Amino acid sequence: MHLLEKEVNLKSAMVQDPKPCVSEESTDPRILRSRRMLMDSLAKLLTQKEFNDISIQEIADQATLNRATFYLHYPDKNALLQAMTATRFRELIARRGLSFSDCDGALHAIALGVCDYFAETTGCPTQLAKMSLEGSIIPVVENMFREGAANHPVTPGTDPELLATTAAWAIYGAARQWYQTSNRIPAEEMASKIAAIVKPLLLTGATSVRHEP
Amino acid sequence: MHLLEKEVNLKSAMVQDPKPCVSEESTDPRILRSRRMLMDSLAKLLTQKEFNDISIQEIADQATLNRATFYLHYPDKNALLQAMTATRFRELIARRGLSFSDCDGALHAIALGVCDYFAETTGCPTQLAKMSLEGSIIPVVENMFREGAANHPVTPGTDPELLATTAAWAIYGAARQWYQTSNRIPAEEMASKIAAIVKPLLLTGATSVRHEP
DNA sequence: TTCTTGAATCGACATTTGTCTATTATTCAT
DNA sequence: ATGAATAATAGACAAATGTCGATTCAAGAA
Repeated sequence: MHLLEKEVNLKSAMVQDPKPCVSEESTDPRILRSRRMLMDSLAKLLTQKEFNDISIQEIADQATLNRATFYLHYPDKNALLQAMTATRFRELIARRGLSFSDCDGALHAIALGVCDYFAETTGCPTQLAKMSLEGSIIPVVENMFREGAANHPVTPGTDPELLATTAAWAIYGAARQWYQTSNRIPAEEMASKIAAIVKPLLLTGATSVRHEP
Repeated sequence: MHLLEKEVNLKSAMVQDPKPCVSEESTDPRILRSRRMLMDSLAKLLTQKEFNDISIQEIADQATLNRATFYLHYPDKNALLQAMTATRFRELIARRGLSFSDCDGALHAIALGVCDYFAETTGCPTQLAKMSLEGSIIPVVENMFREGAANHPVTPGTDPELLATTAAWAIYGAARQWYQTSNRIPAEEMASKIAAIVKPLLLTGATSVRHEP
């Protein structure tokens, strides 16, 4: 879009990369502050109206930042939502000191964490649960399983990477489904059900399951 | 938004519900044709440029439809993408006559179907795999498991619904992960790995796994 | 302190979006 | 074949989006 003769010198003449402030990791207090404020802004607005009815101008206003500043950090509204979700979920995990180290009960704890995240997210009706946040949450869960696999003795015949991916998606899907139903059973109880269902996944290697030819 | 005073004109008295053409199921050939053309349009454009660089005007033009007609059928570009994905995936499943009836080998066949869908989607680089299409694909897979559970003898202690959800998400996540890696192993081989990993999930009831207190 | 870097602001812009109000053309049932 | 119902079109609109160049301001290093 906006193709008014770009005449894009495809970065041709060895243009030094302009390198905007978009470096993912940064310690510059200005950047940290701006991003934090944008995320908080969105979180607050989400308690008042639906995601689609929130404009970037509103987010910027609420954050007392210029609208252009928004684009300095996120390409669009959805990217901010993703970032916010990832941050908040990571904070929840950190708050509980979760990892796969303790190994038993860890599965339950992780499942509970995901369930609780959905529940905590409330404040906003249910909208967020339907909103493709896997990209923000699943990688975090996946990582915990990866680390857990590293600590574990040795992985038998199966790919621990694939195991982590599969388990993470399974847990996320189950928790999301749970959160979307009305008359939910308690999170604790759900976490137990999820753990019970997912556990055999992680034992795959041990029992050496095989498949048809 | 667009709150400019409605000032509903005369004829207002007892306005019959406008009831747009948005009824999900429809046999009206005009509706079917419009939707089909919009989906084909998007599919074609996706082979040429990225999703974000495609405007609704372009989609409408390519479909030789008016832009307003687009909004008669889908609230936004993303909804069309979802619909397109769901349709194409369903067609793939139907083409192969997949269901859970044969019960053994079904798991493998389903996993292969999802892998192949991702692969088939190519034409477009890899963009679509990253794009939160779970909403279009997972429910279809979930349904197959649901039906499979119905045919199955009886479900022991575990919730078949939850099992279907979990298995569907696990398969989708694994297939997506596979498709995003470079130097992919063949789809057949991947489907086998997925089936092997997910199978223990479906046997949960039989082996009566239990969890900590 | 001063200097340099680059983040944040401001104003402006071409485009795109989503929504309206007619009006025309198709479909389907009678 | 006729008419009622409704999908598709056309044009117009306010609002929102994404991008720019120029300027101001704050952080970190000398």
